[in-house]
Amino acid sequence: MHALRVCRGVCFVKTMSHLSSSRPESPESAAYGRGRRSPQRSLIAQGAVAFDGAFTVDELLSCVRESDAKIGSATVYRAVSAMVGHGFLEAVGERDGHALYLRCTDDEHHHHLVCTGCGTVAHAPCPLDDHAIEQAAAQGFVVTRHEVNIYGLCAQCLRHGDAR
Amino acid sequence: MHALRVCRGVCFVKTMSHLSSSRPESPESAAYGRGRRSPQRSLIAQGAVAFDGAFTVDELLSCVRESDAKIGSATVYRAVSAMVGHGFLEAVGERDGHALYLRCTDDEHHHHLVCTGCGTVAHAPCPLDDHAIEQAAAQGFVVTRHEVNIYGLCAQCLRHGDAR
DNA sequence: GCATAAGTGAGAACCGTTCTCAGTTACATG
DNA sequence: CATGTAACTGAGAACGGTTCTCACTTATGC
Ligand SMILES: [Zn+2]
Ligand SMILES: [Zn+2]
Ligand SMILES: [Zn+2]
Ligand SMILES: [Zn+2]
Repeated sequence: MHALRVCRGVCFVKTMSHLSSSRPESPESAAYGRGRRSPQRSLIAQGAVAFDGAFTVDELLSCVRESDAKIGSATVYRAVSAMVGHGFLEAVGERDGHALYLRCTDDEHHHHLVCTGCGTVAHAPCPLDDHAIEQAAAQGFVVTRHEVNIYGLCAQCLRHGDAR
Repeated sequence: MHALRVCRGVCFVKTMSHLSSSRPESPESAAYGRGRRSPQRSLIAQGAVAFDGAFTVDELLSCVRESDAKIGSATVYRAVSAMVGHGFLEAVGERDGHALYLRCTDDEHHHHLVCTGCGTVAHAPCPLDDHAIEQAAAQGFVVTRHEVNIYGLCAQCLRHGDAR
């Protein structure tokens, strides 16, 4: 199980060298803002961008441990929290009790459709349009927060029958 | 804190007697289907309908313990799972790490806007219309599951400043 | 340099939820 | 009614993802 995800982890090394050779500037400033830079956080940020879809902290951890076997899980949890705080990562629901995160470079507000087979992600428009907000207001509510998590299977996982 | 929720718990006793006097038939058949009836599950089901909005397992537990002080938390967890399995209850997100449940008698598919101050609930239409499904299909996806949880503040909590 | 505050890693702690297990009980069946 | 059996209960242990603690290290500004 998790074959496809592990495969993406392996690709990570290739993606890393690709990044460091052709794009010397790391994504850390966007990831951590004015926070301090450490080798661990560099690896973690580069690992996050190497995933082309949603990932769990565990998956990111094993990904990063290919480069630094000694890195602690608490460090990854802290880095992920920091990156979510800086808007570099986004939480996109959970899978089997593990929170899912995602690097999405699209600035405008939208939601995500996550493939539960491989983590591939598609964009989905936000359902909370003016009409919905007005409808809530008509019932006396002010909307403060919303979660829209859609799960499905991508074309590839449908073909391979990796349904979960 | 939690004043309003505790208040709803106190009202539960009144609601219980009201139910048992004017409506002798309990909601158990809808709650547990063909499962066995026990005094504990009767209390739990009646407690669930006594809440007029979203509640956590903890809240339901203390509610039920007013009638049966010895009831175990595992019993309530099991009863809630059974009721969700029978469609009697619905999960509507979480608050502070506690899962929220809701008794909603409206049969057609929709979602809920939960007041984070007091648990009061408003209905919200499902955003996953034909267009959204088609849009997903155009990207090769088949949607299998979706969560739409909207949080806000009801008119009463807005007045009292119970924002969280 | 130096001070200081942030980051790290190991492991413990947390905490909502689930599991285990022995005892109890609802209920179908005859 | 008696009886068998499978569901239910309650206490407490276990689970597992995440957070915290603490001693240590290190990036960074002055
Ligand atoms: Zn897929
Ligand atoms: Zn939205
Ligand atoms: Zn309210
Ligand atoms: Zn829906």
